[in-house]
Order: sequence, then C-alpha cells, then structure tokens
Amino acid sequence: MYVSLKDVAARAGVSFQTASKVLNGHEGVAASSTAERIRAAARDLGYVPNLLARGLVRRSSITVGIIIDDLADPALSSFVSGAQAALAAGGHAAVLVSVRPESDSASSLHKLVAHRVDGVLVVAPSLEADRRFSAAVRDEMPLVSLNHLPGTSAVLLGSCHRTTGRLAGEHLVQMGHRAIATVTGPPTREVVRARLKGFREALADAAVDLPDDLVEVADWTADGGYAAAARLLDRNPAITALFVHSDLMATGVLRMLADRRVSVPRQTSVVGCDDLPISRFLVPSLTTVSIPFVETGARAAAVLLDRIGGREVAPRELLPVELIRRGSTAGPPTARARAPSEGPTPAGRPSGAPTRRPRTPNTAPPASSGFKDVPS
Amino acid sequence: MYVSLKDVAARAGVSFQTASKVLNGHEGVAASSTAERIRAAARDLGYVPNLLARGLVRRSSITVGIIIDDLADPALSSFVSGAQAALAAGGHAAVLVSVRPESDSASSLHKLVAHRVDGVLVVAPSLEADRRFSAAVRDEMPLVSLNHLPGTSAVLLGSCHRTTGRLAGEHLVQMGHRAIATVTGPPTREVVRARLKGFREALADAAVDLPDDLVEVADWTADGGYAAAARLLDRNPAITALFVHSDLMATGVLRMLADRRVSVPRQTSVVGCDDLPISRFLVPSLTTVSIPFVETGARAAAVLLDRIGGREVAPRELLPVELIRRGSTAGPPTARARAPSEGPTPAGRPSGAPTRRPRTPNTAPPASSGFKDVPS
DNA sequence: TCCGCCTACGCGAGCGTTCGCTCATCGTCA
DNA sequence: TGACGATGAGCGAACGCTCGCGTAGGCGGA
Repeated sequence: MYVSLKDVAARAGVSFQTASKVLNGHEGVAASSTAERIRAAARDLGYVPNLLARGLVRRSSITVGIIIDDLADPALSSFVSGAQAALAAGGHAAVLVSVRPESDSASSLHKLVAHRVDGVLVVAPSLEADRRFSAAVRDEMPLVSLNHLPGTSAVLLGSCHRTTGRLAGEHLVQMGHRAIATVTGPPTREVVRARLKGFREALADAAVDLPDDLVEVADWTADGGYAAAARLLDRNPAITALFVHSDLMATGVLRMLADRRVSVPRQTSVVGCDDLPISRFLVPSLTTVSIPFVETGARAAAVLLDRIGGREVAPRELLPVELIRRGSTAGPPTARARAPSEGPTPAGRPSGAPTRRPRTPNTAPPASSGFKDVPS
Repeated sequence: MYVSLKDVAARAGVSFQTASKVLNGHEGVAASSTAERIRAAARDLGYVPNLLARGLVRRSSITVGIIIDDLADPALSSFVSGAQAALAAGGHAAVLVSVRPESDSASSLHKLVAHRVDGVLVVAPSLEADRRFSAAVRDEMPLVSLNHLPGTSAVLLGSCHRTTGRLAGEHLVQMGHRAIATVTGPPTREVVRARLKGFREALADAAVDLPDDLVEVADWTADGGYAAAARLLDRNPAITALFVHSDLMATGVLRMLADRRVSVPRQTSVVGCDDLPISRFLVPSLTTVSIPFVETGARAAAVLLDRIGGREVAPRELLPVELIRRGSTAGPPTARARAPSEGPTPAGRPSGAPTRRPRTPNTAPPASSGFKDVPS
C-alpha cells in the first residue's frame, strides 16, 4: 500500500537504515553520490515517512491535542484557528477531540493520551469547574489552557478580563451614564467574575452603584442575551446603558431593544465584548472590548510548543484587550429627550407619535475604528 | 513514562500477548479469573494503549484528516463541528491541517498521509481549482469533500446550490419584485455558478431578466458585500431586491443600506444564504436560505467512515436547503411610496420629510420561523 | 493405556522507524 | 610496512503492539 523505507533502500541499493539517516538529513553518513541516489529513489517512489513508526521509537508523535467544547462557537473556533496556524509553523499537527456533555470529560483526555500527543491545548470553558477532568490530567503532560483549570499545572493563557470589565465601565461612565446594567455569562466562570469585578471598580470610581437587580445572568447565546436584557428593562426602564459579556449576547440585546423600539445609542447605549468580525457590521455597529482570539490561540500554541521543547514558560500570560468605540454607545439621553415616553415601557411602544429621526441615528456611519477598508 | 502492556502483564503474571488479547475483548482466550486479573492490573496502573503502535501493526491509525481553509470562517467551522461529532461517534479522532495560501496545498495532504490517516475530509473551497492538490490525491485514500474536487474520486457532499438560488429567486418574484440584483461569491467557485443558475431560472420563470450589470461579485466577506451592494445601487438605484450569496456578505449589505438610509424591507428586500446562527438576530432579521452546515459535516464524516469501512457509498450526496422567511423581505415599494425619493439616491438621503413609520418596519417582531424560543 | 480434543496460555514474527555500534576500506604518516 | 583516523555503510536492537500458531495440561472415549 504505502512505500516504506525498505522499498526506497532496495531501489537505491543500500540498507534501509542508511536510507533513514540520509532522508533525515544526517550529515557525513553517506557519500554524496549515495545520498543523492537515495533521495532520488524516495522521490520517484513517492516515499512518505510513517509518522506512527517514527513516533513509536522517538517517543513523540509530533502532534498536539486540542480539547474543545464546540467548534461552532465563533470565539472558540477563532482560538483554534490561531492555534492551528502556530502549530503548523512549529511542524506539529493538531488532533482535535471535543468534550461532549453526555460523555465523560476525562475520556477525551484519555483519547489524546492514547494518541500519545506531545501536549494538550484546552479550549473548553465547560471544563473549568470539572473536577474529574482536572484529576485526570497527567502532570507530566504539557498543558496550556485558555480557561482556568484549578488544581492542575496547566499554563493559563488569555486576556485580562478585569481590564475588559474596567474598560467597558469606564467608557460608559465617561459618557455620562449613571443607570448602568450588565448582562453577564454564568457566574461559575472565572472570566465572568473577573469582568464583573473590573466593571464594578470602574463604576465605583465614578461613584456609580451596581445593585444586584441590574445584573442579569445569561448563557452566552444571543437568545439568552435577548431574554436577559428584556428582564433587565422590565425591572428598571430607566437604564441608559448596558454592558454585555459577549458580542453574541449583545446581538440579542440589540435585537431586543429594536423590538421594543428603543433607539440605540440615543436612548440606550450597549457595549459588547469580543469584537467578533461581524460586530462592526451590526446596525448600529457595536462598541465592544476587543479580545484577540486568534492571537491568543497562536500564542497559546507557541507557549505549548515551548513547554514541549522543555523551555521555561510563565505559568500564565495575558494578552491586551482594547475598547473599540463604534455606533452603539453615546451619552445618555437628556431629561428633556426622554420625557415623551418616560423611558421605554415593557410593551415597547412609544406612546406618542414617532419622533423625528435624530441626526445621529442608529444607522450612523461607523466609527473611524471600523470601516476603514470599506470604500465610501 | 507511560505504562505499557508489558507492565500490565507483569503485574497480572501473564505474557503481554495474553494481556493484549484480553484487553482487546477477545473471547475464550483466557480463563475468566485471569482476564479479570489482567483488567484489574490495567485499571490500577492506568494503562492507556499506545495507538501509534497499534496503528503500526493494524495499518490503521483510527484517525481521519481534515483539511481546512480557515477555521475562523463560521460556515467552515460549523462543518467541522458536525464532522467532529460524527467522527467521535465512530471512534475516530480528527487530525486537523490547514491549507495556507503561502504553502503548497499538496503538502498538507502529505502531512496527513504521513500520519497515515484512514481518510480525508476536505473543507477547503480554495482547493476547488487547485490542480496540484487534485494531482496529489492518492486514489486509494478515501476522500470526502465539501467542495468540488475535479479529477479526483472524492465523494462530494453538500447542498443543492441550484435549488438554493431558485428558492431565493422564487421568493423575491413571488413577492412582486422585478428589479432584482445579486451579490455573488467569486464565479470561479462551482457553488456560485450553480446558485446563479438556479436564481436565473427562477427569475426567467417569472419573465424577469437578470442583466450582467445587476450581478456583482464579492469575496464572501462582509466588507466585500458592503462594497458590492454599493456599486450595485450606484449603478441602478431602482433595485428593489437583492439576493446575496452568503449571510456574512448580506450583513455587509444590510449595513450599507442602513448607511444610505434605505429602509429594509420597505424600500429594498434582502435575501441571504447560509442561515448563520446570528442571522435571525440582525435588524432586520435576515430572510435567508438555510444551509445545514453542521448536518452536512456530520453526514460527510459518516460517509467517510463508510468508505473507510469498505461500504459502498454514492459518489455525491446533497442535503436539502430551505428558505427561512424573516424580516428582511417584503413586497416592493409601491410607485406612490417610492415617489418622494425616486428610489434611493447614491447619497442615500430621503429628500422629503421622513414618512411615518410603516406598520411592519425593520424592527418588526421576528417571523415565526425565528424567535420561537425567545420569551416575549 | 493411548489417542485426540479442548482449554488456556506462551511464543515468534512483524509493523516501519531511529539510533548506536561495528566493520570494512582507504589514504596518511611515522 | 604497520598503526591509525576518517569515511561510508551495514547490523542489531528497540519502540509497543497484534495476530496466528504452537503447545502444555487436563479430560473423556475407545
């Protein structure tokens, strides 16, 4: 089926061990004429080394395992995209396994161990609180994770979530908002707690309070964001700004506000988190804290390769985040502007006649940070 | 480092070959007491079989290679997500390699061959016209592709693009549109030609013409969609409907229309293609032809496993597509309604006073096919 | 008592590599 | 002329596993 080293050696008239050495680029192991003969034979026969056999004796499969929750999640797939590129640059292939709710999380790790991967990259937030997984981690195995993995020696790589929350909070208070609410992810996640902490700090610095009833938990989905924002507005119609923990949820929030005829950013400002590629194209374009997914994935892979190579690496590393100002944030409505409808009612219907379209409506041209590559 | 069969056998007091047979579930190869002793030893020692060694002798790595363009593309990552799940169900792991523009496309295939994958799944539209890749395909190797791979024996799996185009076209003409334009992907792609063909057929059935200047080519990106739609409207302001070959591009189109103050769907209708998870949350929610990415990926993986298992499979298989009606399409504006602005001008500013907001504006509640799981 | 059969296990070979060691040849220099 | 270091190539072992076959020992039947 496949041509082996022996086939190549036979054609070149040498022993297969010699062929091995030549094809591996060892110097001074054969006369240049012999070496060339071997290389020619390999080329003619289309020899492709069997990495299974090589891995067996070298005790390294030149592969890295990636454990992932769900590739359909744009954030996670961006991570993997970056990681994959960096791994390829390092000559490693990626073995992908997903951790599925119905199966034991430790089994996905066992699968990778069975493949004798050189290291593992964890891109699975659902594993954050998974004791069984943490317990199954072999400490000898180099491990880099994009989420917390308490109790393991895994290197943590990500962005500074506290700064993320702080940037969003500062932006909103600087614009003059005081009635600020937030739609978070599940508080079991460390990222959620950290973002909330930074957000609270920023608000506190401006003497703005964040009572519990202005914090709504959602599940990272657009549907969840929609519902959470609806609950928030039902409870407190005076809210003028929302910080949403992911762009996907923010999309749901924007949609919900549109359904209720709440103008963004005139009546309510929205700050997202992630900066998905699509976020600058939403109407209004979404102000958001940019998380460098691809870069983080690439860096994670690079660090993992360092660990595999025996080089010393820091136990955690955070990549910078950045606030991207776009069209979904503005100052809060003035008292006069808000008077007619007394804030959006739960039913969402403005009571009076439609007001004239504002000068900077939700269809405003994108902020300069956005569309620079779109022809005007 | 790792515990081997010999370790297990030594602990159980048997030869490692016997341990191998027992652990592989062979019947009648050992007394039940011995078998239990071996299993206990394996459990105690945490034995994980070395798939490299097993693959070497069994001549099967129990892995499947996936060649992908870019995981950051939501459509492609959805494919892989579905495929990955199906592969896992079949006991196979996925080895991921990406084909990068700067490197030889055949080398990614060689990489997989080196890993002795049992089959290859191609999720790389960029390889469609790649002669070098097609030439490098070993015909013995089971191959399933989501895009055309002319000249190879690869099984083609996808959706019926012609139907896709037809559905979009029929929907628009049924709503009464006559001035219909389209933003396509690169015409080098078979999918683009097929969609265009179906679209043309649907229009022709209603005696609607599609002259070349109403067809604009873009590059699958939102930026590209934005620019293409701008060119289209500049050339022909009378356009009342647009069929866009991907939801991502459609997002750019919606954004561009919003920037020009063209109301969707009141002034212009937009039909997308893909039905990305986010599409129902856009404002207005996007009418689109749903492509079952995840299911296609899953089916592709299942077919690949069939081929690997030596079962007979059809040379191509198409999954059904479906038109999802949402808020971005409606009938064309009446002559009266369009009179004030004489169609959107390139500058995009309605000349008269803003008309009263229509009863079904672009912020209308989503169509029933959408938000059924969003609480009201 | 001997033969043959079944059960339960061991043995040897081989999968395709890598790697260290041995060995033959040859030119060089004392 | 003989010892010696390069140079060039082969050889054996090992990596961890699977699989077919060989073979003890125990049993019943003739």
